[in-house]
Amino acid sequence: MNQDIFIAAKVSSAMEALFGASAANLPIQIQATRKEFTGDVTAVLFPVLKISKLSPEETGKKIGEYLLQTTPEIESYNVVKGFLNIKFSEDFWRTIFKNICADERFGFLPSTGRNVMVEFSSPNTNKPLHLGHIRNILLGWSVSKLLEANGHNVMKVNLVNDRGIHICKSMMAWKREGNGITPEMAGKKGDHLVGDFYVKFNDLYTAQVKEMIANGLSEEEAKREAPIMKQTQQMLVDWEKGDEETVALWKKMNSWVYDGFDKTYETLGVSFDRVYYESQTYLFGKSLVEKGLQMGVFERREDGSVWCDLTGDGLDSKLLLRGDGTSVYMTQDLGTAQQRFSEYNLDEHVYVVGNEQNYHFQVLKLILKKLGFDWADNIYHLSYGMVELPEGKMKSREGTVVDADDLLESMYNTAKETSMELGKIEGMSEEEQDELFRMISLGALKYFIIKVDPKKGMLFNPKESIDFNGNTGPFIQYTHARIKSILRKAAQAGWTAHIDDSAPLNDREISIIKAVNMYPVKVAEAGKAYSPALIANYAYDLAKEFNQYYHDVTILKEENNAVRETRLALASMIADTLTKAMDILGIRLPEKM
RNA sequence: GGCUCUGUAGUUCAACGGAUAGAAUGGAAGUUUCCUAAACUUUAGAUGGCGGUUCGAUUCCGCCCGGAGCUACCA
Repeated sequence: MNQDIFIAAKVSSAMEALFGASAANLPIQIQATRKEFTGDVTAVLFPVLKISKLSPEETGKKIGEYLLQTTPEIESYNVVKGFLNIKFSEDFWRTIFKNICADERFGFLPSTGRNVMVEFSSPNTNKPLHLGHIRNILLGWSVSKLLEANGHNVMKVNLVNDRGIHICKSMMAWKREGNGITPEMAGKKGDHLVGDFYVKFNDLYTAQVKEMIANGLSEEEAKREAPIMKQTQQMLVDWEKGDEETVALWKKMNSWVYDGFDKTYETLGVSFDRVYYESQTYLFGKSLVEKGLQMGVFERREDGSVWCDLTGDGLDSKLLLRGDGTSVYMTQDLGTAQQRFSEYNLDEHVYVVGNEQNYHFQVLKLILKKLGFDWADNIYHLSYGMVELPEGKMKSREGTVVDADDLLESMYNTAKETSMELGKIEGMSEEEQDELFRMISLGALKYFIIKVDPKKGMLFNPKESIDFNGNTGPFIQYTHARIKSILRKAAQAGWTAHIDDSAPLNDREISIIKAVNMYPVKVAEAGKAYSPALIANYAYDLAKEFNQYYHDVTILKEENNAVRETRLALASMIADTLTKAMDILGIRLPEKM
């Protein structure tokens, strides 16, 4: 039983009994009581003054008195300004405490039966992943976990952009300058090798353009007519025709990239239920163009191109089929959406894509609606802000990107150095140490990224390495490790975690029970907002609360058996809740650190 | 120009329209005979500007100022 919901119902019936209000739609507002006042929950009285027709003080007193008389769980109340603060009895909290500990599935909401697909990562195959991709991947993963905790059936998918001019550029450069080199020969991850050739292509191209300009062409002409660009465009045409040699090279270089991506995904601890490839879906949606034309929502122009007029919706016209009959990205996305909704009987489809594509998704939904697909309303674009460096946006071409693998490695090294400095690894085997460094470095990175509201842009300063102290992942991991340490020692002494009715609960303990009891509400809230950041902030607050408690009281040295075992139960409950919350963020918590 | 997002301590982040705007970090000062000091305690420090709606606005609305992105027969 959640305290807010409980008291909302009580206040509601008090309103009914005292003021003859009808129970439905009463404007009852409940919030946690602020620390500086006495009480557990607070009813905001302003909204109900119209019904009570009394002053805030009078209204509060009447409701408070009524509740005190009729609700045994309530111990006292006070009214400050327009706020009715209510304090529950110790027994009320003890019962909640017991219920939480007895509930294995605490924090997992009941199944909704809804099928939700979450698409994230969706990389191009011409270069390695960078920090921007990491934000996408971590968000996608944690939102998936969050939606699962909200009771949905979640399917995680990745749509790999494996075809197009970008990969042809890498292929062209490799053909010209690669001398048959492979990732094994180069001793580097395949995605990095392919990325090197993408950069190489740009060097070659730029040099050609420069030369042509020197020979008297305009910049525009030079860019268009550069031989290497022409050859690369021809390569794409060859690929589409299925030219054997081109396809073989394409397959080879893509497979290198996939090997590289897989390693990064594995390090990050993410996986997908299904991977789609654009080479297999890029022709989707053409049939929808026919449908749109028949319905009269699309129009064919003289040159044969097909458009959807969105000017009536405040947007421009959108091209769906080129004059030569080939389709564009939007066409494919329309087809893919339709295909997925029908194949998996989806109730919802979440796309984790950067906010630079807000317009695209606006158009996508609009066109689907025009085509008569009501499920278009069940598409949710989880639009997140860009990761910026102090100098501004990351740009692959200018080399101002923070490479994902480099970052993970440097985080690992920092975790290692810090752990050794603090003397935390005594008695640990090599494997245990490696496991711990991975856990901590990933915990720091993931928390750093996920704690920020997804829709906001965020700043990453490579010069100031990601913190391990304060409001960080390792802080929460450390809190967990401390609790586990206590529990281990208790177990050695033969003590169990057990809530004893004779053990009094102090304010801090009640405050912790209160916080833990809010966890399911937070999960629901965060799910509704598609915001794992809310879970991150919650977990931090809870960990902080425990650290303060830990500082104030002793657990193992407590002589009263009932009190000690109750405190052990409290600590254990916090560890469990932190574990669940951090699992949503994809962060694992160590037993020791 | 149009559309979307955004502006909070020196810095990085919080705050269903609610009480005296919270943390962290950095600055200053402390805590270890005691369950892990990656912790804890004290301290100074912020809502870009002007209006509006409201009992109450960081939050909603309008205008101004400042950022970011989109507005391709690219993906």
